[in-house]
Order: sequence, then C-alpha cells, then structure tokens
Amino acid sequence: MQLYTMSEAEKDFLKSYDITRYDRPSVAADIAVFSIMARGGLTGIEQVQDKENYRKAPERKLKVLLIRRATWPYKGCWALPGGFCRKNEDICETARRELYEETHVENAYLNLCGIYGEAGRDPRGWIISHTFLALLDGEKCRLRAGSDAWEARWFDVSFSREEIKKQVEEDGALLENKYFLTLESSDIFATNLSDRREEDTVRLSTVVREQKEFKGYHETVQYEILENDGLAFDHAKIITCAMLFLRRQAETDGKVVFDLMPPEFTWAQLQSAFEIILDKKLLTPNFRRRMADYVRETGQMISGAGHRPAKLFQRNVNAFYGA
Amino acid sequence: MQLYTMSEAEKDFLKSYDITRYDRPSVAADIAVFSIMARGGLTGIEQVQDKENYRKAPERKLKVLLIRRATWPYKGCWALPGGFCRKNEDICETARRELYEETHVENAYLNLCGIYGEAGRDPRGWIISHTFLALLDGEKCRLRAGSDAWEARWFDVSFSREEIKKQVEEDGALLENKYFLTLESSDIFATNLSDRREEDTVRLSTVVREQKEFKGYHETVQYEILENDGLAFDHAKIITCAMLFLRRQAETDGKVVFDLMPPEFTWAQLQSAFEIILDKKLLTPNFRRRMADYVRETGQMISGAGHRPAKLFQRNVNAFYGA
DNA sequence: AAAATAGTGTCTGTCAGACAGTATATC
DNA sequence: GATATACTGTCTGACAGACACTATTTT
Repeated sequence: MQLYTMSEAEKDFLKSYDITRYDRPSVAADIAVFSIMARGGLTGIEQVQDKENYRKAPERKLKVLLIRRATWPYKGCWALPGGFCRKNEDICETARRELYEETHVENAYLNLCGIYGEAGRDPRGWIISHTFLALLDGEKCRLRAGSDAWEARWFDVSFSREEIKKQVEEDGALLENKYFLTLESSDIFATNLSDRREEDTVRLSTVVREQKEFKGYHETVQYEILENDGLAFDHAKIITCAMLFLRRQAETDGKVVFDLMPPEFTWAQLQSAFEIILDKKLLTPNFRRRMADYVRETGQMISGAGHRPAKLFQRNVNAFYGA
Repeated sequence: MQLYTMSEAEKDFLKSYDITRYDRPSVAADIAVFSIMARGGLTGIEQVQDKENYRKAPERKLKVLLIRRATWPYKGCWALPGGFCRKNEDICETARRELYEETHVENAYLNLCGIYGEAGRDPRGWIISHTFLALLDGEKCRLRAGSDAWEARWFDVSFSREEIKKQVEEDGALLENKYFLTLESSDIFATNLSDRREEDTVRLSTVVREQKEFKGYHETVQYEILENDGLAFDHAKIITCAMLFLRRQAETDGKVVFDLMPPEFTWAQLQSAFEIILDKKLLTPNFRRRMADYVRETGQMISGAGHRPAKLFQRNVNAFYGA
C-alpha cells in the first residue's frame, strides 16, 4: 500500500484552513420507525379473548412512531423521532442512537431512505435531514419520550393512492399521484406530561403529490405536501416517501418484512404482514411456496384459538444470505 | 389544509436561536460518473478501420471520470469530481451543478448511492460526502477540468472480487470479500496544465474489504480500504461501492443501462453494455427477449463492417414507465 | 355439527436458460 | 468461400397465479 504522506506545505495549508469561513448546514437524522401490532400492542400470538368473536384473529396494523414536540419550532406538533448529528459521529450512528433513545431497541433494521435539504424546510435555518427507515418487532420495544418530547406514540397507518394525471407522449411522460396518509393514535404511549388530556385519540391526515417525469429516458420524481394537519416540518412528505420505500422493499426483497416479526410466528402472521404493507391480499399457497426457504419449523404450535392450531415458525437464517 | 401559524413566543425563540452554537459539518457531493466508450472515445458505431482486424468490433470499456486535484489536501492525487453544497441548494442540485461543470452534460442519470461521514475521512475537518452515481453517453460529453483540478480524465475500470471468508453459523454469518479496483487512464482528457507530462498513462489500483455480518436476521455491511495507490480521500471505497451499486441496479432494473447508450444503438452494443457492467457473458436470444419491450426499430442499419449489418434501435420510451 | 382457520395438491401460462440453426454483409 | 457478426426458433424446467381440496381445533 502506497501511503499518502503530507508535505510541510500541505500541513501549513491545513493549519490555516478555516472551515468555519464557509456556509455549513446542520445535519440531522430522522427516523420513520414502523412496526406491526395488534390492538393493545399484542403481536397476535396471544389471542384476544373476546366473547363475541372468540374465533376471529385480532386485527394487526401497521404503526409508525411519532413524538410530540416539546420545543419550538412546531411545539406541540407530532414529528418523527430524530436529532442532530454530533461531531465524530457517522449519520448512521446518529440514527441508531436516536432509535435507541426512543425505543430501547438496539438491533433493528435501519436503512437510509431519503435526504431532505430544501431551503426553508426548517425555520431554524439550513438543516439537512437524513431519513432512515427502521423496522422492529413492536413487542420488543419500550417506548420512551425523549427530552425534547412530551410523549411518544404509535400511530395506525392508513395509506392510499389516487392517480391524478397520466400524460404519455412520444418522447416522455408525466405521471402524477396523490398519496393520502392518515395517522391515528392508539392508546399505547410514553409520556412526559403530568396533565394527560382526556381525549387521547389523535388523528393526523396529510396529502402528498408525487410528480414523476420521464424525459431523456430517465425519471425524476418530486414530492410536494398539499395538505398537512398536525405534522411538523416536512415530515408528512418524509413519512409518505418512507412508506413507499418500505413497500418497494417488501415487493422486491421480502426479507425486510421479517424484521417486523417476533422471533416465532405463524404463516398467517407473516402473510398478514406482507398484506398490510403491500395493501393487497395474497394467495396463501403461492405465498408459502415463495417464502418456504426463509422459515423453519420450531415444532411448537399455537393453541387456544377456536380452530385448527397453527405451527410456529422461526427465520431460517441461512436463507438470508447471498444477496 | 390546516396551516401552521407561529406564535409570538415561537418567533422570539427563533430570533434568539443561534444555529452556529452547534457543531456543524461541511456537506459535499462527490460524483462517480460512468460511461461506456470504445478506445479513442468512439461509442462503437463508427468502426475502427484497422487493416489487420477490420472485422472485429472495437472493444468497449467501462470508464469512470476522475480529476487530478490542484489544491491541498491530496494535491496531485486523483479524485472524484465534486464540491461543497451551497446555502439554499439541495444536495442533488450540488451534484447536478458539479456534473455539468465537469462534463457539460445536463440531463444525465444521477442518483444518490451512498453517504460517507466517518470522522477523519478528510484532513480539513468534518466533511460529509454524499455520493452520486451518474451515467452518461460518453459521446455527448465534453470534459473540462474544473478550477480546482489540473486535468480531468476517463479511466478504464477493471473490477474483480475475491471471497476471503464465509463463516456460516446457526444464528448468523460473517462474509468477507475483497474488491480489486484498477483504474487506467486512456488518452482522453482535459487539462489545465501547460507542462503536459511525457508519460500519459496513469494506473491506480485499490483493494477494498467488504464485511457483511448477518445477525438478528438483517445484515450490516462495512467497507474498509486495504490498499490505495493514488486516489484521494476515501474515494477508493466510494468508487468500489458505486460500482457495486451500479451492478445491482443493472441486475434488478436494467433500465439504468440505457443511460450509458447513445440515442441509437444496436442489440450488440446494448448487450455488451450489460456484459461489461455485470462482468459476465449473456446469451443473445434470451437477452433480446428480456429487453425487447425497451427498444424500438429505427429502420436504419449499420454498414461498413465486415459482416451482416445490424439494425439500429432507439429506446421505446413507453416501456420505461410503470415502476 | 358449525365455525373458523390451517395446510396441501395440481393445473396453467409465462418466462428464463440453453442451444441449434439460418442470414447477410465484406474481403 | 471464408470470416465474422446478425438474427430466429424451440425445447426445457422453474415458478407464479388461480383454485379446489383436506385437516383440525373449539364451542
């Protein structure tokens, strides 16, 4: 290896180099933490013993974690957990640190899924946000509101799309979609507030427009917030994009979905996780065939439900390599 | 739409908020610009009239654009083109601006492919680099060495992998690879130097180790430079990762490869572009079947080669939508 | 037995891999 | 005709989509 050695001239240059002369942004990491939970935070293994409907499996929902900001700007608004990158810290470490502070989860799936640096996105000044997608087993997680938050809560995610333009020409095309994102708080939360409000249902809804332009044979995509009710900064856009990122990941490389599962799970739970993310029904035999290599029988079974008991599976680690 | 309105207290807070109290990094964009060209910068349509080998198609190679740094640090070393993000500029705009300055190309494929913010990666201080992958038709491009560079050149890319560890256990695995990257300058370049050297062949070679760890059912990947001869900063790592990113893109979504092609091309040229990137031979009938929808006949043909003439195709824009 | 979910078998069409074969330009 | 590349047809096996079917628990 040829080492790079500094000349005296270079050392002098560096000594007089003043990085603070230049405009610099603040750099932050925001995290879209998703999990799948049944009402009440159950993952679905424990059946809800509802007399009226003892046979029905509990409904499992996709959740995203939001905190209620205790400081300006957007004090009192809901936002993604996140924080500033510290010196000598990699931006991924920032994300991992913030994730731990908020959830006490150490080894979750965590992946960069976007960068937002538009001028004016934060009233405090020039702040570039690196957005991470985190996936975790909701059961493993103990929520904690950070020092800059009043509370932290899981929100049920409803997500839908509406095509509003499809203009195809000889040499290009323009596609426009509207994404409707509705977040509704459940009763699971951690709070720093002593004066808990009576009404504990929070409902946030946003509309984000996607403009895909095909020109010169590659696409450019832009997102713009059309409506936003209660979400801080440009987080409506960030959550929408994270949701699209998650969906694309689940379509192409189903492996990520396992990060939302508990260590042991049934086929039905795994399939429902896919169905929730992709927002469509899958055919059971085909789904099991496709995923067969990724799971391994544990020998254990579920019991207590009003029907044939299901086998419990775990991940087959060996199948997760090779890509 | 519920607009967010600022209270007086919030306005006061923002007035007294001093962003400069906090540690902030400089933010830069570096661009790995790839193209495919035949020796001498031909794209392959014009046949090299070599008497000895008049029938042979000219060899087409994958190239990456490097500049020779005219300023410290790493003065005289080769580096990716790039520059600092300016205030009120999105990081993507930075990349596009730098790409234009260096190549005069305006509408190229440009996509974020990595972030490097490790402490100590730049002797000037805390500098976070956002790396972009750019793909362009080498013919369209007029190289220009920027103000901070002595020259800009295309380098032939040789890239190979060696597996050095594969340790698979019940609950996880550790995979290690070595990537050998060799860059060799061709004679195409733009220079700001008056004293051109006699010897104009430059050869840079680097070795980067990849450590993939599978634990808790998701992978973490780390890259480390083992050997580096002549490349500035951590650009050996960045180019290696960009190369892997390009390869993965070409495997999954072959569309990106079209960005390396001229407006009109033959099947053979398109196939060779894939083969160069993936570093493996493809079977012609299968390849054409898979790509059939993406191309459209122009009615024109190549002539002058010592064999049956090939049809010229262009992109079928309509096939590039829907994903 | 009824309800509800668990789990399996199989037909079909599509598509990728492999290979054999035909076509047409220049020298 | 030799050479080199262009282009096409078809067999095969893998696999995804669709659907019909059997199995087993609790009340």
